[in-house]
Amino acid sequence: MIGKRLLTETEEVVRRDMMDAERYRRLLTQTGLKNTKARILVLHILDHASSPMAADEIFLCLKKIEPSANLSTVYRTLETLLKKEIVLKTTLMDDSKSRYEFNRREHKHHLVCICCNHVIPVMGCPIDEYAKSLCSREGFEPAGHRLEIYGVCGRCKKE
Amino acid sequence: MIGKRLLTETEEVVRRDMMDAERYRRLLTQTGLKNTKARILVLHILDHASSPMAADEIFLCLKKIEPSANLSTVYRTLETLLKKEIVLKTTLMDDSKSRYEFNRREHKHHLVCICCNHVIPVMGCPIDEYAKSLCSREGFEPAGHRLEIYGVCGRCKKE
DNA sequence: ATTCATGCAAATGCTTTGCATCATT
DNA sequence: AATGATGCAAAGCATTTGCATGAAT
Repeated sequence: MIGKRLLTETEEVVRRDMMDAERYRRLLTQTGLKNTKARILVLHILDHASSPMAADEIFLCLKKIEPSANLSTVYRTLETLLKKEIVLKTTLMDDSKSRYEFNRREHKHHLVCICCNHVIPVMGCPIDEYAKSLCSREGFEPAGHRLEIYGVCGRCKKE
Repeated sequence: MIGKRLLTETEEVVRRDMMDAERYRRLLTQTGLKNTKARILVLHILDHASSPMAADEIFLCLKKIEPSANLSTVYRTLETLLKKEIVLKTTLMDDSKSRYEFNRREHKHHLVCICCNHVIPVMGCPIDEYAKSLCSREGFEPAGHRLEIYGVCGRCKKE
């Protein structure tokens, strides 16, 4: 009986993926979006990515699971999820493509390696107060800000 | 005798433009670049712009003075000036085109209106220390940062 | 005279769109 | 059944490139 023994590693992964899929389904339904294979898989990919991904990277990843998938679907899916604020879109300096990440609804910034383009999300924010006071000084209604810090990562420094 | 009377406003503008042109010539020569009409005019346009300009905007502006001018020349000029750090390149959020500005060699950031896209350069920087300590914590060699603050400007608030 | 910049046209890369078909509600 | 999502192909926009010509050193 499965209930009586420990799960194998593979079974555990499958179980987690199924729970994830359930979460994405709920998320989509709650937002008033249809549950489609493409959307669930894109959400899964972004949710498990360690840094923001470009549309073509997401597409490549998606194609491994769903070979009939299409790049325009990826773009359309991302736009839909963006409008619902389920994902976030960023454009890094000197990068012609936009990158997307799962919106974990935490205020954060990015530390970007200018050599390998690896992105490390950074929690916490040193400038909320500053942004507010600057806006009021200039007669702006504050709406947000973007901070990216650029440098050379440890691995690239060695090379 | 011109030396004896005050200059008219038009004469004054012409005089200033000629002095500007001289400055741009020196700048180009000092950097080891050839002095061409296109470069001098692009520099003039950017130097007098109140906010960062997109390539096509620069081109439009240039075409009024030099109707034979070409968009690829604008792009090539901007790339050349960028490599010599005479101009700076920015990509604002939700904007598919890059924008260029004269490099006044002052560290600054941008306050951007999310309605009309107007950009106000802001002097001073609240995060230099933060960036350094973050980099050292993550094993990065700091190289710079980018801070943009978004809001709705006074004029757009009224509408 | 040499080196480099330009105009033009064509190509590229990322992203968007029209349309017929298919899946989800 | 109705609404909305997908695949495919084609178009769109910003940017880059090849090449012959022309201008700056």
